[in-house]
Amino acid sequence: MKIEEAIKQSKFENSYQKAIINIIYTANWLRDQQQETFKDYDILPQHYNVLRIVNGRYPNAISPGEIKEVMLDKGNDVTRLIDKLVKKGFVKRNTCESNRRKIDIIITKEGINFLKQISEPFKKQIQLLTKALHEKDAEKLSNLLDKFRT
Amino acid sequence: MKIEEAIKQSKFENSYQKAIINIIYTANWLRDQQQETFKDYDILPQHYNVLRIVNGRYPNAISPGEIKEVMLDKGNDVTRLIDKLVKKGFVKRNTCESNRRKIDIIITKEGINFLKQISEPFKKQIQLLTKALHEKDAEKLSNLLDKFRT
DNA sequence: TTCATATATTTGTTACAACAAATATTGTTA
DNA sequence: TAACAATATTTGTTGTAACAAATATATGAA
Repeated sequence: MKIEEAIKQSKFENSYQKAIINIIYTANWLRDQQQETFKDYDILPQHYNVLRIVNGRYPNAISPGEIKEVMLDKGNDVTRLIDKLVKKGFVKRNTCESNRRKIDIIITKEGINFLKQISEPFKKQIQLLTKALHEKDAEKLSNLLDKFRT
Repeated sequence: MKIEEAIKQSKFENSYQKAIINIIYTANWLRDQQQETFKDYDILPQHYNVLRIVNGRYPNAISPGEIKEVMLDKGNDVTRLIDKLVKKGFVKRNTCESNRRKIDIIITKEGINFLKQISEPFKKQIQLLTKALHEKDAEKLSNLLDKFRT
């Protein structure tokens, strides 16, 4: 559906404003879709994002500061996102020996298993996407977004 | 900056996953940029979005339900967004005569003036964009996002 | 050493988001 | 014309986001 239909606005000031609104709208649309999946598992997209980052380091540790650097959604609230993951037993928190200002976050076996479980629905979502969009178009989309953020 | 650099992840499973992550990342990036502007005015992007929708109806009224339909971020919390706009004197709330389940929301003169003030910084942001992206690319970006959401 | 400064994370507070349930009005139909 | 369902908005609750301030550690200079 064209963005004009989606938000029932037939005209935009210019193509740039239209693109801005379209990006915001599409990201919200994506989030709403993904939230359907996440709510079954009692976590939010941000928790999933953090868990994947921590998993990417396995079997090594990563600190909250490093996590923050590569997060999709830069927030200064990594602490409480990790709180929840600790509570659910998906990661462990240890003070880092070499630099005690840092904290070592390591994924647990439960966390790894959980990631395997939850990644299935996402693969299905991507399979749906392949029907709507050619791979080249997906590449082009990424390139335009990269340009956009300059 | 390429998304690979931005989140320090050199490989993605496929172009689709990369595009998904890029959309989310770009929308967050946009929000962070805009929040700079909004915080000076003590409102959030959602409030601005609602105010613009109400303004689009001026001098007629619009109901919360109609606002919700065309919002960029579908939330069922239009009530409290309007609460804030009422508190700031930007809109008025009256019960609709023809259907008393509905509520008439109308923008005030203060609201119209406020919109004029706040729209300046956004125009500047768009001017920056015109340097990074040709108008045709902006169009193409919108088209790909439209396709993406199917 | 001691002090100031920078770094890394946590904590406190306030406002907002998400979800469910409640309230009020209107339309329908037996 | 009750009774029931549908519609439109509000309210309550819980968790999270955003911002500022606090805590703790490390680093470098006098």
